[in-house]
Amino acid sequence: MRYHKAPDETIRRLPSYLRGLALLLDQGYKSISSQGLADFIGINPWQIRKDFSYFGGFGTRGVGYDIEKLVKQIKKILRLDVVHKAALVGVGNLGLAVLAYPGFGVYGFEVAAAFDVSPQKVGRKVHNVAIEGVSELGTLRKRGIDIAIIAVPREAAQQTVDELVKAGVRGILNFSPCYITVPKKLKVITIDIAMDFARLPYYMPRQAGA
Amino acid sequence: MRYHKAPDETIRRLPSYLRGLALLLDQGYKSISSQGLADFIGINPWQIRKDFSYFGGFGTRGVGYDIEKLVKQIKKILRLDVVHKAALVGVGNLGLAVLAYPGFGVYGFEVAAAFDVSPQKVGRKVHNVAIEGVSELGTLRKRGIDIAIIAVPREAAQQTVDELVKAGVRGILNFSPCYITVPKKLKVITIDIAMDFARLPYYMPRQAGA
DNA sequence: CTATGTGAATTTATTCACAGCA
DNA sequence: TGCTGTGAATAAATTCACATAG
Repeated sequence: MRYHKAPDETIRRLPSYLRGLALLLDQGYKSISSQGLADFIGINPWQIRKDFSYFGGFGTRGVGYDIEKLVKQIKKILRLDVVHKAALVGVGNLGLAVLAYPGFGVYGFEVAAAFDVSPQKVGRKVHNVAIEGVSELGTLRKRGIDIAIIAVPREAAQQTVDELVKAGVRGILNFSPCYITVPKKLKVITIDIAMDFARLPYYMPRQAGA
Repeated sequence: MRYHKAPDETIRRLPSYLRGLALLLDQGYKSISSQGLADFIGINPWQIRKDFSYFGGFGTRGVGYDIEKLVKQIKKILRLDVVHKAALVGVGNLGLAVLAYPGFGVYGFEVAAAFDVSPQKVGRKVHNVAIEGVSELGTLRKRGIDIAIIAVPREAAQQTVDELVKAGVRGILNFSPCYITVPKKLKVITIDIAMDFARLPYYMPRQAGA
């Protein structure tokens, strides 16, 4: 089911709830109020309650939310209740950072394959993942990999995407700083770290603090 | 001046216009219509015109926009018309990727310093930047560095931020997957790559494409 | 008595439709 | 005639206030 009523902004916030709840669990909390979670992740409590209400509400009035149960519900909404296998394409500096990134586990992702064009890299093993040549991309479908992470130079991005589409991938996380075109029934999320950086000065105060 | 009327969403889009315009310049274009730019970056033309209108409008009716002039105007709005020096804290995998990232130049950023706690790393030079010990963070103010990029483990994030605040930094790009607290007059933008990843499955279609 | 869940009110952002200028 | 710039209309998201359940 695809909870059509929920605003995109709500969907955007759900992963941050998940992250906060995982941290709270680590700290030994079993349950939390919307106020407590709000303080913890820097947001308002009514926003949290409203977000949950789009899916029917997950809490107990007068008490709060059972964290473990809440995590399970949010994961189900985001379809993170099953492990998703992802392939990394492009094992440069950014690709290496992706392979080393410890934060994917919380969301049920597993980077199960890595690809690169460079013959020097192919065959090597990085963070327990063997690097394959891009000619092997066609094997993704039968390996059950339906998500790709693109960390190739901008010039190669669109071509890489085209090959991934042919390989049956349904979702792409694009780190290349460019707009790419895909068939309508495929979701692409582009992250350009420089672009977030670029709006920082606008919001910075004029004079230094303390 | 701080164009108070412009929506935050407009500010969020300006860097992507900048990116697209830089690419168009590379391709030899001198001017562009809102329709042309819209097609190029995957957005609607009226959104672009509306965004520019908050600042008075930058084009010529019946003709379009002079790209070079437009770039200059947007950079001024975002305060990217001066070079900003940034310091990287944490030279792990992600930090290395930041140092190697070629995309900052477009926006007028220069990663002018790098810091790490590891004695093995201090003293080495990576991508023309010498790695210093975190005890040197106090020198940032007099070196004219007012932006910091944090790529340290989550546990160290808040403490790092506190030191950066003392060092006079006014803006922080935080790659650590956690919420951090800062004095109100300091801007923090947090990027958690796993969080963007986490909403991908929600938007993915059920069956594989072609 | 506490903290959730939710309609209603408000604010914010997008889309439209066309007036205005080259 | 062509494309920008913008008020007005629509849509979306946030905030509020309180009824409701435990």
